[in-house]
Amino acid sequence: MPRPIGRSFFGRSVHEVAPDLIGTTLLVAGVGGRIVEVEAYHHTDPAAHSFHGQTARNAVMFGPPGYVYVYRSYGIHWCLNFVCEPKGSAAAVLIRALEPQAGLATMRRRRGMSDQRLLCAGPGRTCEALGVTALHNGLPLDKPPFAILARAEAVEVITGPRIGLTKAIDKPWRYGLKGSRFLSKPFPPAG
DNA sequence: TGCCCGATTAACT
DNA sequence: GTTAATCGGGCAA
Repeated sequence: MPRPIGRSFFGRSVHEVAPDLIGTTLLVAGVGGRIVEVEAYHHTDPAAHSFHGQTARNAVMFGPPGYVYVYRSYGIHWCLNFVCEPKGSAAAVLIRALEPQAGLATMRRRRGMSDQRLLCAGPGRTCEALGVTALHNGLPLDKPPFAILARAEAVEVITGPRIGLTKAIDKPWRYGLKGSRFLSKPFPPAG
């Protein structure tokens, strides 16, 4: 059986945690799957919510690592982040896509569609499939309803530019599972 | 106080 | 390729 990941896993550089999360399994109340795509954000990064300082919305990002930061995107969707680095770094990893594995029927019902490839192919889609909302903001990752299980085998991680940004678009801080068909978008060819 | 814009998605043309 | 849906933060006035 895979080993549960503890909160201490997240108390490192966000650029170490992000690739290490690829291939781990994320469950919310038993529903979820293998993480295949994430992005890294840090308070020194102009594209990060924490760049302009602490507010009521992003307060969790300024707290200790290993907690969940949920925010509303474009006034419609929810996006799920894991807080990383020692308290005060205001760094986080955005969960962008999963390979659905557990609770498929529940995810299909929540998403209102059946195509397994599209159930969790994007940050908003992942939150809808897992039932993540603002109610989960600030919860610890190592206690129910959340659970993260270590990889069962080695994976090959690829990097590329982040999606949907207008600032710091040159930073290759998007991480993905090589060859996965569950990515929100393909990674650009190397080179 | 008001205006602009965004770590998105789905349904158009 | 384009656009609507729709909310909170940053910034100007």
